[in-house]
Amino acid sequence: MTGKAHEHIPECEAHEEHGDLIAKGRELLPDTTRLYDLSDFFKVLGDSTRLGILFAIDGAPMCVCDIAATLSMTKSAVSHQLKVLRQNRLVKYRKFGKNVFYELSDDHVRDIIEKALEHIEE
Amino acid sequence: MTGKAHEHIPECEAHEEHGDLIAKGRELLPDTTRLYDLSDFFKVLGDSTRLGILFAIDGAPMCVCDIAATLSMTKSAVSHQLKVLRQNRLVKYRKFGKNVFYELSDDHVRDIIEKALEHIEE
DNA sequence: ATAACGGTTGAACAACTATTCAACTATAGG
DNA sequence: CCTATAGTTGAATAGTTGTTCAACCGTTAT
Repeated sequence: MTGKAHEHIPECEAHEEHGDLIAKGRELLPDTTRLYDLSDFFKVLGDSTRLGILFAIDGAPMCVCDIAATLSMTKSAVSHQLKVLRQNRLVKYRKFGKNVFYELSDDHVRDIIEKALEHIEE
Repeated sequence: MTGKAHEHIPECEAHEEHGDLIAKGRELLPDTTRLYDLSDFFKVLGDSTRLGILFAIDGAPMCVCDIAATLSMTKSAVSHQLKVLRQNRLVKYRKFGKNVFYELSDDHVRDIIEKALEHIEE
């Protein structure tokens, strides 16, 4: 978390001369599994359709049909993306008769999206 | 930001009966451009190599060669991903002689990644 | 100059991903 | 029972993306 400015010109040649820098960099890396989990999480959010779904159901639970209408997409396309969101625990659902209502499963996600939005708007 | 539980069973048929729900959902949607910007931002973070780079240079600026060594990847592969990070303003760089040193350009991003990590670890 | 190293780049290829289409399940109503 | 609607699913297709490979540029040192 330092991020301090650097002063002088290290050499790169052969890497033996500053293996400690590399060792330090490696320490900062999360273990492989966690790194993949993290990138998978961002991957799920990295699709405008899925984000659209999350925004749409933010106010109140919605059925697939209405989500599709809201986003002007086919039910099938929406259902496929809902599956991804389900598998990654970003939404939960309840059945009422013929309808399936989806809603956000977590406030955490809302926070992250909002922080990212702030970042986008500079 | 409400996310309240819902009580009764609305009908979906023809959508005219609850066009207001759809209208409401549409209001929550950011405009298309912003939605795409947001998903693009998450897309950049949705790759373990790029995340690895960000973690590696979190402590101190690093040259391409050392980032590559840290991640056990080729310079080329790293450079390609650095380009993506550059284009999306997630890193900035300075040249010193033959070396190019990359560092995080923004604390905002650190926060988002950290929040996401918390979320991952439940 | 020329060689060596750090870094970038474009093309090519493989792997992945999102939407469409058609078939299917399940629930509700006549 | 039969039909219509809500939703899911698998296969197919088109588009995107990440790594490799080879060639290239710039700087440093001999």
